[in-house]
Amino acid sequence: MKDVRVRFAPSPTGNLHIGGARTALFNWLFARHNNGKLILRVDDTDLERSTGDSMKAILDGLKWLGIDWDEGPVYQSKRLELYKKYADELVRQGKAYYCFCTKEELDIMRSEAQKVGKPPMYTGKCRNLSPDEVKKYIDEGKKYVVRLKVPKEGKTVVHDIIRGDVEFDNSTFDDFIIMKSDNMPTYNFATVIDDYEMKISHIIRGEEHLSNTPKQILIYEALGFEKPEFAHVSMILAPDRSKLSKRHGATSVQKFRDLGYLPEAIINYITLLGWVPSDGEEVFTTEKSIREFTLDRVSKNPAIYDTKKLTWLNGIYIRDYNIDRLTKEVIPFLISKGLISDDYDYNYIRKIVSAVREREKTLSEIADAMSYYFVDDFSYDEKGVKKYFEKDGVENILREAVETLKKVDDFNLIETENVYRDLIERLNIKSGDLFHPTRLAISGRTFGPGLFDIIELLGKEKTIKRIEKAIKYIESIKQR
RNA sequence: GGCCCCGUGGUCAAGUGGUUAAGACAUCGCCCUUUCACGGCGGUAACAUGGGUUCGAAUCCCGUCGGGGUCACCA
Repeated sequence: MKDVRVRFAPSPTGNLHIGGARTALFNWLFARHNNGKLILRVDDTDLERSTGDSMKAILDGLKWLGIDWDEGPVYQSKRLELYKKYADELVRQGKAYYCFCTKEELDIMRSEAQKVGKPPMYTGKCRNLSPDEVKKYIDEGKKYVVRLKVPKEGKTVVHDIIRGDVEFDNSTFDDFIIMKSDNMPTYNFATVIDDYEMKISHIIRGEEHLSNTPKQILIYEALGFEKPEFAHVSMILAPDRSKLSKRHGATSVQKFRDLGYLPEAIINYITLLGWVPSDGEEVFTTEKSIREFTLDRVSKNPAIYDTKKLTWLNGIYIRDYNIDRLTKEVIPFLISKGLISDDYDYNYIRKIVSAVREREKTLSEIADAMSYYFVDDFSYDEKGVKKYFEKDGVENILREAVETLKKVDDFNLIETENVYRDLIERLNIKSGDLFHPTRLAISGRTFGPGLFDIIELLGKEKTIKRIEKAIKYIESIKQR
């Protein structure tokens, strides 16, 4: 294979959604697998909709995911002379022509075509304008676009690595525009010029471009350029099978980041949407996917993304993550939830993260699960109250517990558990009769880390205070 | 509507003419356990449909249906 050069070419008109991210990812995996290069190109020929903010969001998203590129970003808006040069050349060779039709005229043509039940195609009105007429119109200052002369007959076939050969009848295309009246190239034209100039070997992009591809091939042929390989990756659909959009909740990479997902988990998950390693293992590193990634293994079906599976994967990564890295990721969530301020005790937080992470699936959930370590004033879980606090004699058991704990000097996991076990034996009760109410008293919850982990983390003073507070609470509800 | 792509459980997805049609998530049950998770075990659940071809079809062909894309001076 010749030198592999692929590109990711977003148009900066929104944020990086998971479909775009996966396209970028597949390009990246393909480049890395083949020791090739990934070029980042910015398709910003739509002046109206392109924004710098969007560009920044996309770049940030890629970086955060760990998708790096070897060249670029190259901005199409800075290469306008190039497109003009090629367009002029096509006109000179008679393969393209100026069209002076206005938008209004075109609208009329379209609606008339539809009236008689024909596809709304350009009629080719300006295709055979004489040089004199062209000159006259230009001198009059008439605006014009450049259209490609599309052959009326024959077929154009797209050789697609994922889909095989796809044939299109040339008669279904009209003389489409390659240069707009504001001197900007259209997408199809600029794409071909740039992919050629940048020596792109494989064009890997979303399936929504498949119908564009024959048009681009027509341009390649008019220009006499050698064609690259094509691979159209199926789209990622929203849960209702429609195209991804804002109304579907979390669809952008940024949004998942804010929700507390880890980049590794997202990468793993979106890789899985259309590709699996040969051994079928679904949890894998990027090293492995780079090693094994080939386009012919990419699935043809569109995929509906499933947040539940992403969340499950995220949980796996959270459990595996280096504890310091995880702690650093959790801290911003703790701050934004108002649980800690800037002068936090890192080591203490790390211990708590370590204790709670086992049972949480997102960074945000970890932060929520840590709340009672920082807040004394929490309410008790309602069901827990019914089940444990309203039971006869709990307050007495807890009183005994307080007395026992007070005597512990070395207030650690092992010592506290020992005295608790002794107490259970002495009182002749079941361990649950003591453990459950204690947990509820000191955390407000019925679930969480091991009871003695919590006790040790909380420390003697807080543990005892909270149990005493719970005793008062129990007395108050029993009086009623 | 024309053209194009796609169609295996709720979701992702193995499968390339002969399989008891994998696996994962989700879901349900059981086990583990001081709780919740994790983990383990087990269950429910699929080849859109109708015709061919073939000894034999999820796999090949055609029609139908369904979903999606595209037909812009958007990309």
